[in-house]
Amino acid sequence: MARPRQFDETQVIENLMKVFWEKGYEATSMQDLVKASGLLKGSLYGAFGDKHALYMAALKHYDRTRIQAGIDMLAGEGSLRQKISRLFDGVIESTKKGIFAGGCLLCNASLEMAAVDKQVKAEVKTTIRRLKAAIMDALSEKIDNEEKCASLAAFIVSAYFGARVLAKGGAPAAMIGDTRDHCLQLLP
Amino acid sequence: MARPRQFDETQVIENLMKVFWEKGYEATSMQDLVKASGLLKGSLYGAFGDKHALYMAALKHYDRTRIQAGIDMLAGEGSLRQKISRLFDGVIESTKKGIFAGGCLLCNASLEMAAVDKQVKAEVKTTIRRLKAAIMDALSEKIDNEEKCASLAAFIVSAYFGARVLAKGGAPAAMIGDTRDHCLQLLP
DNA sequence: ACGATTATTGACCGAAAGGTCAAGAATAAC
DNA sequence: GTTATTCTTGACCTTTCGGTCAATAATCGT
Repeated sequence: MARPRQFDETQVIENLMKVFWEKGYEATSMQDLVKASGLLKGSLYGAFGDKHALYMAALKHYDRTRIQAGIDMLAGEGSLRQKISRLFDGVIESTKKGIFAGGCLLCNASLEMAAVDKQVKAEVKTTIRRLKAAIMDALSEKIDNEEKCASLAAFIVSAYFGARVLAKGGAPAAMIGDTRDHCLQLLP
Repeated sequence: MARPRQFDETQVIENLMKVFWEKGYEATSMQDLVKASGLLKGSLYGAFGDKHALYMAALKHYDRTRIQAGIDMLAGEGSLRQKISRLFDGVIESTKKGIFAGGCLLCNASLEMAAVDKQVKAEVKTTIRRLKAAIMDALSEKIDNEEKCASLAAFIVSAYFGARVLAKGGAPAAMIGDTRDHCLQLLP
């Protein structure tokens, strides 16, 4: 064929994603992405496309890694309460560390981009659906009625996203703990 | 003294706010603000300061108007359930209209700016506190224990913010209805 | 009416934005 | 080794960004 890529695509996307995650789409410049990737502009464009395409790739990578990790956790070991609790404990921990300021890329994308960008909106929608479905699966262990599963799962996603907003807004960790505890109250 | 302003400051801020509300901070250009205000750049800078100062003014205006309207509603007529329900119904309606795509400026600011901008973070924090306090007041009608009031209010704020994220992410209105219904379940 | 003060105006600025491209470098197939 | 193909490189492009400023206009106190 021809000259092969001199970089690991997945690793580059991982690095790019972190920039978008921390700064958002608009606040991220191509310079930031060049720096984070270690590549030059031409290579980035050649390999992935323009800034928007990079963002979409980052969103998809987030789904495949971070969201998937949550889904795996929900399908893994532990009681239902433990699983839901872990969801929120992750938020609390991330605020206490205070180092990485990204929050949740899915929430960020939803608020910054979904309303004005159909592609982002579609991606966000499917990821939310995936997350909700995973919560439903976990709930179905204790709830027979499928409708009840669905509505409770919707509620938990909502409370979880709200916790991410609160966390980034500087609310005290106790507020997120309160949110978690009231969610747990609604579990069977 | 000297030449008076030829515009209504409050009206101008209201118009500026709507732009930030819909597009976010970074995606809004000074040109957008010039157009929305009807003023010229020099006048904007002279009257309010730079772009960041305009954003802060917009956030404060949002607090004084939209958030205050919510607080007034919570302190007004109706049962506790009705009040909390109205909070979410507002979100559902705004998604159904589908015209104004701003969502909630407070949430937007929290996710886009609070993590990287101390002034925004401080403003967001106090507004969240105000909203939470108003919910606590409404709850205190039915709950004696102050701690329980506080933690339940924190939870409701969280679920409410989550609903705003879902709404902007294109989730079906039913998911927000589900969120509301489960919140109401936790009311005494 | 006049001066002091402030508001408005629009041209202007350097920097940075996103994006392109021609030339050179590296590889696989033959 | 040659060639066809692809990747890399960095200079370069236009446009737009946030912001400034000197000149002009309008008002108030006296």
